[in-house]
Amino acid sequence: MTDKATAAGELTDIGNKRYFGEGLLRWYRKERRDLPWRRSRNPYHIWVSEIMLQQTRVDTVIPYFNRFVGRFPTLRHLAEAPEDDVLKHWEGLGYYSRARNLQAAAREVVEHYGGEVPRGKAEVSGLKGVGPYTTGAILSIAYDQPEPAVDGNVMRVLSRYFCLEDDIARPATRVAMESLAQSLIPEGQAADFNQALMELGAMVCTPKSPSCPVCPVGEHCEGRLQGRERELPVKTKAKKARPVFRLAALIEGTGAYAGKVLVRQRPETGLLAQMWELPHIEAPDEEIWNRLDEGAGLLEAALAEDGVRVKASNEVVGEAQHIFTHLVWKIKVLGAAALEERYVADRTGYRWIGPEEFENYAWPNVFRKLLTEYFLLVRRG
DNA sequence: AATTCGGGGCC
DNA sequence: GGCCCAGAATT
Repeated sequence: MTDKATAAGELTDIGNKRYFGEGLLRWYRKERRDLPWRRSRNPYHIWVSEIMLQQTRVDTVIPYFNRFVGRFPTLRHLAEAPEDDVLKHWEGLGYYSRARNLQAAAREVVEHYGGEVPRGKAEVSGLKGVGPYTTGAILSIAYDQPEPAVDGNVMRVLSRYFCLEDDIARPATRVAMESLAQSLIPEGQAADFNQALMELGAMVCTPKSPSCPVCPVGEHCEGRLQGRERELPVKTKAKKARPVFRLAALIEGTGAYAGKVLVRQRPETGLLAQMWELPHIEAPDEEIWNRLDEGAGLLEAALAEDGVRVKASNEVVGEAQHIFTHLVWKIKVLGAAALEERYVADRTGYRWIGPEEFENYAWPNVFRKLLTEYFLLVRRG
């Protein structure tokens, strides 16, 4: 190995590769965390865990995983469950298309593979929500096939160990890393090796301050030897989230609907797909968002388009902010009254709900918070 | 190759 | 505030 950074595709140092795999495996077998999805080789459990773990930390996933496999113990249970039930078990976990795709894929497996997670690479990678990483993870962890499973942890570890300066934000880099990672898998030990690589990234070779002194492969880590572990991996920065200004309506029921609020379900696809929310609009810009009389008028007009006739006030009864990866919702909630209360779910996706129905629906955090506050307030009078 | 998809934990 | 996380789908 030269003292120059190497490109991921050009590594031929076989001796160093063997040292890496064996050292890592020894360490992993001693230090591996006891995680719920590591207690069996149930391919369905492995699969569910891998979907949940996409862009999501282990500590966050654990309670969701336990609840999910408790409620949907087998792939068939998941396939046959109501979609809203699946989404409810995903509430708060984020990236909700994962839940939708997971169930769709479970149904595919029942339909085409007799209810058993297939063993073929083409079959697995063809399932909805299963990309290159998850394909490798399922095949290696559940079936011990020598497929790479390259995630953010793995790219960080390999970038440092081999001192690679490839930008890990580029798809081409991931492809190169997959070849490298596959060449590192010790014969017959794909399951443990792939998990070891990720475990090292999560526990030792962490993003900010890696624990090189206790690293099982630190002696031959090129990045560390060159004192460059903190500069690696190279990654182009993400763009900043753009603000979006929104006006929501808190429409309180009266008479037979007293104590209830009018809510609606979001579309099947896209942002927060199929989740429930307060009816709201995007303000044309920040100025209009601040002019509440004008905002109330726009809100009324938009709801009227859905056949929902309300009178919106210019009184802000709640305010919230919701941060996504690529945008920030700034929400003002205006008080509103229904002019006609016979809105039904079947026709427009709108529905009156009270505190007793609240928990039967799946909410994005921001609306869960707003509605919880409201129902508490009402209960106190 | 870029953008769209959540939410939380850490600095 | 920014950064990262056991990424995938869409354009």
